[in-house]
Amino acid sequence: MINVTFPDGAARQFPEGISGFEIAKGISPSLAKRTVAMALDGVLADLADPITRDARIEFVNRDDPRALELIRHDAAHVLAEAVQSLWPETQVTIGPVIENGFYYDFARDEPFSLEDFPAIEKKMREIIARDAAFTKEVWTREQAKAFFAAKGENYKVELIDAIPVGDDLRIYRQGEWLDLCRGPHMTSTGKIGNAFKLMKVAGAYWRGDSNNPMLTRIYATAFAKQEDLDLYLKQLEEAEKRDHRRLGREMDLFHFQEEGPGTVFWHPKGWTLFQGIISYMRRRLAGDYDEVNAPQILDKSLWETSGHWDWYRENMFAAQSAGDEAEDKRWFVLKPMNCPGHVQIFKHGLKSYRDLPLRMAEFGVVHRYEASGAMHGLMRVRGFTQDDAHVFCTEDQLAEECLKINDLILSTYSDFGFDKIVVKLSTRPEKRVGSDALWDHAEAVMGRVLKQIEAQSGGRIQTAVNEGEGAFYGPKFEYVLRDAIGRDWQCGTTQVDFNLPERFGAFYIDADGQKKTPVMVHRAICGSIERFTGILIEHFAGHFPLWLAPEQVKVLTITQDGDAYAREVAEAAKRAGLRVGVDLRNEKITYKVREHSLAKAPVLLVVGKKEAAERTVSIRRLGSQEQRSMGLDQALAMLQLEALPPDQKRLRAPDAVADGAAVELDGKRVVAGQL
RNA sequence: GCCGCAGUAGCUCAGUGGUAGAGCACACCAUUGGUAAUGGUGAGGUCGGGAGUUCAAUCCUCCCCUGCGGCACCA
Repeated sequence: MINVTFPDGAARQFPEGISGFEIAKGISPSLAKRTVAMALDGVLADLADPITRDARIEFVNRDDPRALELIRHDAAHVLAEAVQSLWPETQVTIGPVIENGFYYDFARDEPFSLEDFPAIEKKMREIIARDAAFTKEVWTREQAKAFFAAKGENYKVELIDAIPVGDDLRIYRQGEWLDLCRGPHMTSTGKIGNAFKLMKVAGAYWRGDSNNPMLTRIYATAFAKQEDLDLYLKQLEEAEKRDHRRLGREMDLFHFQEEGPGTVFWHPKGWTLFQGIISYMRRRLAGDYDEVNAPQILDKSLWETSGHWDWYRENMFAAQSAGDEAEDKRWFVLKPMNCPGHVQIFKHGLKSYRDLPLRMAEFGVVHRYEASGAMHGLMRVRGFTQDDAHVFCTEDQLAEECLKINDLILSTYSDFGFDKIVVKLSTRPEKRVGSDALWDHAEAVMGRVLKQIEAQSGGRIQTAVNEGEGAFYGPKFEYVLRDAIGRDWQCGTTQVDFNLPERFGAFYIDADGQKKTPVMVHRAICGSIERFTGILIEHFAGHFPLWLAPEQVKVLTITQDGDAYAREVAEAAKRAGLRVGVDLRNEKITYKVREHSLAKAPVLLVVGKKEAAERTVSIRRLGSQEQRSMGLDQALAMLQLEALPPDQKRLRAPDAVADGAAVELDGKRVVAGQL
């Protein structure tokens, strides 16, 4: 007999091997009917599984959050059956649950297209309506291999070969169809319900390896209820409205064109935003870092020395004199990184241990030849600006420098409105330079730093370790921030480099008069400013806090009678340091309000006869219908204060805690994600 | 780079084997209005580029470029 404990704390004895289904049925037939799976000591299992030990049991129904994964997983099986029944020559491979849905990879000469979706969905509904039970069988390796080999399912055979010897091979049947699967599953296909949708087709390499054949992947999603599915689809639409490429066009921030694949044409407003970010970073560096600027193109030999020519040649641009008769036909490399240049600056003149730590920053423009399929708006470009810096220090200073960088990164993110941060330590990759002893040492230091980061944050910062994900030249921290709609972006990075100082022969004179190789730390906070701008656009949905908004104030006239006063207001706003535009066009005020609201102007100052007579302005904030009348000087003083970047606000009111996540709207503080 | 899809006016999109259309934006005219679209007129396109099929190609075929969705990559 075994002891089974129920969620209410009651315990009962049952014969060993009794199934969850039998227990549920014993309690009530309706419980058995609505239960799709069980959890034993918190672990999901098939309801039909025999229970062979004392356990805490929970009956999971469709509405249980844990059932969502089962619904999706079961739907993946049904998708595979549907596809194979429509196109029997198709081989099935894998079909995992992913965030927000699931996919299934198929091998077929002709890839699926969106036109196939209605037929597949129809077939899936048929299979679900049949409501065949999911039943589990355990097969031997030979039996399974023979079965799938006979069906021509070569990928499944490969999968079986990859399963560790000794593990059970589980087969799940759903009526006529079956699949190799780890499980668990719900009791029958009918439990999936009809709140599912095929989303898109895509190519994907078998086992994620680009040397392998490409399969055709069908992405889909499923929910317990239709309302949930509808909500999800709605969220996708909302996310699309934030797309920085769309907002970049609508807000006239930047554009791309064919002649410059992966390179940005920044328009005045976009460049103002971009430069606003750089100005902020410059202020944050002042005092601690020296800003430098290294050449854009340097002789190929320097990149051979740095190792880039060997490691990344495929991804670099090179330039040469265009003149056929030029006396110098050397190849110059368009810099893909700033570090070799910075090492040259470090090496210029003897350095003493007293000069360390030496922190060298550059807003350097780098070019990398990204694969054509990799480009994506501002997020992945071929020419971009890094907020890059290199810290030259001693071994002893390494931990402290990492922590100092950490403080700078976290406070910067907070100023930009990001508060959910994950810090990941990436350790030695297979392909690397430097002795194991060096790696041991650096990883130990960084491991300690990581623990301290977590401890310092009081639980706000999550940490993780990515084994084997380090750069070839050293371990690194990666800073991942979460935006207003829950997407994660890796931006900042702190990387220890064992390679470069030695390759270039950089050294300093230590206290004992001996030459020593400095430790070099690469670090970036925003990473690519282009990409960071894109992230900010999407995070704020174009609805920037005042300090970032390219045009902060727009003065609108009601009739031409207000023109003179409007110009006066704009002049005064400009003197107050605000970025201001005037709209004197002969258009109705409703027209102007609509247009500038769509363009996401944060503050509209409407002026007419009344305002001109009283020296006031009528203020309308983006996202609000309300208007507030205020004296001109008072209004400008208020806006001037609000427009102060967070770092300068701190200087003015040292006690005030910066809260970059909040945006002021009509005097109310609003979290960016709720805009 | 790989798989699939797409490219028509500044933007969003319709369309046809007989060299093109709408709305918005733009220009001009009238209108001078109190917080999300005033009316009229006009201008604007070698239909991504090249080659082929055809009497005739924006439309069909092939190649290339660029973009989009994924995959792979991301120093």
